[in-house]
Amino acid sequence: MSEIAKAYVWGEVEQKWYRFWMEQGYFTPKIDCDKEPFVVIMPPPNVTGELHVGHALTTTLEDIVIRWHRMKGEPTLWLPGVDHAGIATQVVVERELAKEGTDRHQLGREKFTERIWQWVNKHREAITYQHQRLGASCDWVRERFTLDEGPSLAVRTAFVRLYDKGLIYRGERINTWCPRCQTVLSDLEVQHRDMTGKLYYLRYPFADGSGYITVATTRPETYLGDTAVAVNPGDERFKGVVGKKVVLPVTNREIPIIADSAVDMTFGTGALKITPGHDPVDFDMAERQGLPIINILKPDGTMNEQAGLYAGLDRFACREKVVADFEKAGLLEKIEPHSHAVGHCDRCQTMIEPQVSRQWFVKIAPLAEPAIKAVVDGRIVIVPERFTKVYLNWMENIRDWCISRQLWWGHRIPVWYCQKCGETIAAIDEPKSCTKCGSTELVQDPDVLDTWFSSALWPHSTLGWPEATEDLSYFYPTSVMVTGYDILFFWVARMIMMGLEDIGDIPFHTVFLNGLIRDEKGDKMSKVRGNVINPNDAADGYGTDALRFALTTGTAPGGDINFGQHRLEAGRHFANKLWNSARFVIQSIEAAPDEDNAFAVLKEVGMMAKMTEADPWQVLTHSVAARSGALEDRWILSQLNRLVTDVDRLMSDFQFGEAGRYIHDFFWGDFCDWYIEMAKIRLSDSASSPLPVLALVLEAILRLLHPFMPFITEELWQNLKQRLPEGVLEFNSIMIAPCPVGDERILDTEAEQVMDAVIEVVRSIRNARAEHKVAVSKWIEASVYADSLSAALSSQSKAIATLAKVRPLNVLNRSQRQAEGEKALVMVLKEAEVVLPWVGMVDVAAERKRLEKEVGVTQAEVARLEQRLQDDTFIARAPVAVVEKDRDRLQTCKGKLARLNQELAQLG
RNA sequence: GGGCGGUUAGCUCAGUGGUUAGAGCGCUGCGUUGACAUCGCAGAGGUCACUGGUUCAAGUCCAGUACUGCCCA
Repeated sequence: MSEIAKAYVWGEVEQKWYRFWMEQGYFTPKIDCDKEPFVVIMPPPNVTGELHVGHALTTTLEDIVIRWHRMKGEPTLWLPGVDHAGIATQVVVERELAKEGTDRHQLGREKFTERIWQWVNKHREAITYQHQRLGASCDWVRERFTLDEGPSLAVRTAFVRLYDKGLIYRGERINTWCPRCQTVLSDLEVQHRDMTGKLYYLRYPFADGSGYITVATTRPETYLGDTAVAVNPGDERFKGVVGKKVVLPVTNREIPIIADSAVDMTFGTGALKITPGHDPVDFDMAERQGLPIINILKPDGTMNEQAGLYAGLDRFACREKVVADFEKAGLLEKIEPHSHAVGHCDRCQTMIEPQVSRQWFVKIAPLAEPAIKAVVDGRIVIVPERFTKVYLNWMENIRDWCISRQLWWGHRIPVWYCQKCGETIAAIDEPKSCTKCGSTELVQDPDVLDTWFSSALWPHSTLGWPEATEDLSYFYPTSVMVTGYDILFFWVARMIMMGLEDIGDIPFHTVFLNGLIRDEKGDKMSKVRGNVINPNDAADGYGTDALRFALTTGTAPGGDINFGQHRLEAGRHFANKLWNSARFVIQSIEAAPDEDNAFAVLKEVGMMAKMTEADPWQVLTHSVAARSGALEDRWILSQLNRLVTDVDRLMSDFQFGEAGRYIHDFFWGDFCDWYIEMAKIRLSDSASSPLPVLALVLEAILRLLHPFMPFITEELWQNLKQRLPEGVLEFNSIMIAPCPVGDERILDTEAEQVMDAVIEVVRSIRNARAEHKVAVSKWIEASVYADSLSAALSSQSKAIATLAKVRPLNVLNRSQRQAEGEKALVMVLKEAEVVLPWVGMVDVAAERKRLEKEVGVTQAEVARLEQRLQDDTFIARAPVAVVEKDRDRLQTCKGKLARLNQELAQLG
């Protein structure tokens, strides 16, 4: 057997085990109709580029929940996939083309699409590699791409079904238009940013030459599309002008002044220019008032022929020109600074343009209703709970969903128009002839669907819908959807709606939302800021397990995480600590002779575990208790039992951050700092070997930690397994070993109490040594006096002596205490007094001060407890256990106080 | 304007109504004899934003205030 390296080197280890797991087929579930499966569908990352650290977080959380359930013996499916990401991918490839001095129009639709496929194939590979590096235990056999035949069929089927039900319609509406992407966007794809702009006050002359009316606008160039000026009917200032006409300068078009109660009298002058073609509020008003609509823009954001003299100008250049012309004509009253929210394209950050066009929409209210109900009645649970309100708030105010996009990359809308009779035909498969007139002159709608339309079907389309597949019937509804809260509306809400619509059942039982990854200062990560962390680099520099640990441990569900070097370092340190503790255990096993009693114990435990299908450490717990084993054995097994119970509860509640922290604290604080240190004493002296406990507690820790840190735990577990007698660890891999289960009945509170006292004694001595600058190498004399615990403490004198570096050490009953010379340092603890006879070193005044301070603290404590315990309502209403606890504490404190006073008196 | 959060150690954050509120990092002192200096031991550091309420008991529940972040319009 090979030597264990002195420090954890992750590179090879990670590759080796991932390959092993793949070869063994552990990622692919076995369908077992007697068992309830556990299913997670991966949110498909965009093919636009590499995974960022936010993906790494979601992936890690999914892998944690998946590995945990797999270890619980459930048929576990994690289905991976990738999203074609219509607009985002098109933008990225267009940027590439721009660098080459060309664009998609020069290339043509077919060549451009080919070009995107090249990009896709390259990046899918990179994304798969990244997932594998992260340790993702997903079922690659079932991997899906949104443009695959299956999901594409699902898209066409869903579309046609909605169309046939009248839930998809085509309509002329005002939408948000991105002049750079040259497509319409949905409301969700528009980012509103507060900007400081200007408010221009423009004078529109009356047609009858009797003066002018002043309107205020942030967008003067849109006056070219004005079809009215509106005032509030209750506005006294404009009583006489309603019904008059104004003449628009330059174009000389006449438009009416109308009254509409929607006009906000406090904005600007109270008179509003109405541009129905380029403003949603104005559009609504135009519909009410029957005003004409004028479109003044071309798709690329330049002015069209409606702009007359300004035609061909870019919209921003046009604005300057218009303002200059108004000024020249004496029609510009003033300009004020003005702050307002301006919409930008989510993908390319270009300022969007509200514009009227004919698009496809989903009539959403009928779909939203059951989706609201599913969450309200608890069939779907959102974690953390606070997002439930966010979801409902959005769903209850939902607006129709614009699903057509003027892009070349995506699912083509399955609609054909008859060139002869004008019939519109929605069909899953391309129709050969018009269903109405029989003509073969059919032309497919050139547009594609919003990417989120296909994403909305993802939980069922990946499982085979619309076919009635075995996967669909077994794995749907899925268990948990893990994703970032930033796509709650974009994706989660729509999946719920479409799942219910297509399947008639919810897509998942739980939505587990995670937060955003920020940099160490709490700023959003972005390429522009240059503060992004690439998961590959993090895995290279710190190891995947360290990265996963850093991303998940000590974080709260749904909370943003400030992430960076420091967290990664902490993760690496933890991995290394784990490595070295295991190294110690393994070296200890190797150093033991084969005929060692420890091996006999382990063999027996292995056999018992197999017979009873119990965890080895639990079998050991019973046998240690039966043999009234060493204090630290009983203690660590009892603590482990607590840990296992806590971790199970926390994991069930999706509190992975807390669960990780609990394991961390137990491992580092209890196991390494105390158990291993005490075990070392027994290793050198072989009366009763700590090896079985050492090995099996470590083994349990590894299994608890496996969902968080899959690679290092597998490596160490396999190393441990090899060195234990055959049959103790039965499984071929930690990832298919069962996860530990706790049993409250086997807690050992007595061992915990004694061990607490041992720790307190050791700490008090170490503290005194450090305070008084006693060299670490120097042995000092000490006496410990206790009452009920004196026998138990006495049995631990070797441990106390070693850990506190005291010699000789006397552990005696309090009754045996004799008045020593006044030159002793006395520490009064919960259950014991520790006496350090330091002749000539004790500063009596300082000691007095120290003891008095402690008397003060203890007195306050006693007073508080007494007051509480004299309160009848407390006694009556608090749980019995709490009252009991406080009574015990009062007893302890009173005893301690008495002993403190006694010591103080003795000090003279 | 509407909604949802946050305010806890120097920094970044955990914290399940019930002892004296924790971690990581940072800081101070000491320490390399065989698991680990990617470490160990010891220590300093807190009015849990503020005000009021509910409760036997509040960092934790409720209301208001201040500051702050995000989402929607």
